[in-house]
Amino acid sequence: MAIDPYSHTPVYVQLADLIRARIESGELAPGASVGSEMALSQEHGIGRDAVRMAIALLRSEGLVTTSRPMGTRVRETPQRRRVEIPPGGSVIARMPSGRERRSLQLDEGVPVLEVHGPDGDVEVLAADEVELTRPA
Amino acid sequence: MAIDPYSHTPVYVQLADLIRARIESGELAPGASVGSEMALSQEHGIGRDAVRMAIALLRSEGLVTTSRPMGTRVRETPQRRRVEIPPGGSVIARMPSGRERRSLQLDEGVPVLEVHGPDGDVEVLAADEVELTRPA
DNA sequence: AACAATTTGTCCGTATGTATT
DNA sequence: CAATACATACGGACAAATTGT
Repeated sequence: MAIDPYSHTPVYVQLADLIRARIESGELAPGASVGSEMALSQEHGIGRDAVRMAIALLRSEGLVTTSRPMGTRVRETPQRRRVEIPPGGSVIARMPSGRERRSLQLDEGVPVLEVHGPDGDVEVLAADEVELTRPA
Repeated sequence: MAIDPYSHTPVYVQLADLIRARIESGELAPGASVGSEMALSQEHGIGRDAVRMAIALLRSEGLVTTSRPMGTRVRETPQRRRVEIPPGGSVIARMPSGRERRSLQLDEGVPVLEVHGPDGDVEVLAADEVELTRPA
């Protein structure tokens, strides 16, 4: 299970796949460190750039967060609370713009929900905190 | 309207903001090229790293896609079709895993919707193609 | 089919700043 | 205060992929 520099899939995608698998299997639990850039670079025999792009990719998927100087850790995802879609309303999911993300203080890789009420009112919610429901 | 290397906001964020504004204003229409890394680097007098980080950010927001050797272009977002949430069902929005993204042929920065029916059936949809609705 | 041009992917080196331990 | 590790930023260089000719 090593990284193949001759593969057609970019090295940074391979590394991201590798780490993602470790997270999804539970081998890397929430809060666990995925290792420093230097360590990952040396362990896998790849360059800094590739490591940074792999981590950026995982960040953009909301799987990890990185801080200084603790490095990159598996993100702890919040519990989802139930939100009922209003009758006659609609919802779209999308990525927040830069300004939105900063003003809502969202981690990278967290989509938002635009909840439209029947009267034209709009609410923007962090998508990873919400489970949309419709009663039977 | 130039990039200020002395600003507190990072150069790459400034460039991303700049390009994002051009996309949102329609100056850069879907399908249009945002320019090669080299070109952007020279035009704005910044390093290629900064350009790459800016573009990676926009990719993670689902605003652009990049390929070789065509460079980075404004993403064409599909029309949203209406999908009704089943009575007694629920929906969560999240980022797709790498495998999911590839199998669904999703661009970076596109969330998915997990639509759960009342009988435990699950459907995964590209979030940017869908508008969830609940009848009044 | 073969080739050239373009552009990103990836590597390396260096440097400074900043936040946390 | 020192050490650590990342964030940001610049530079150069070659490899690889895909387009178009």
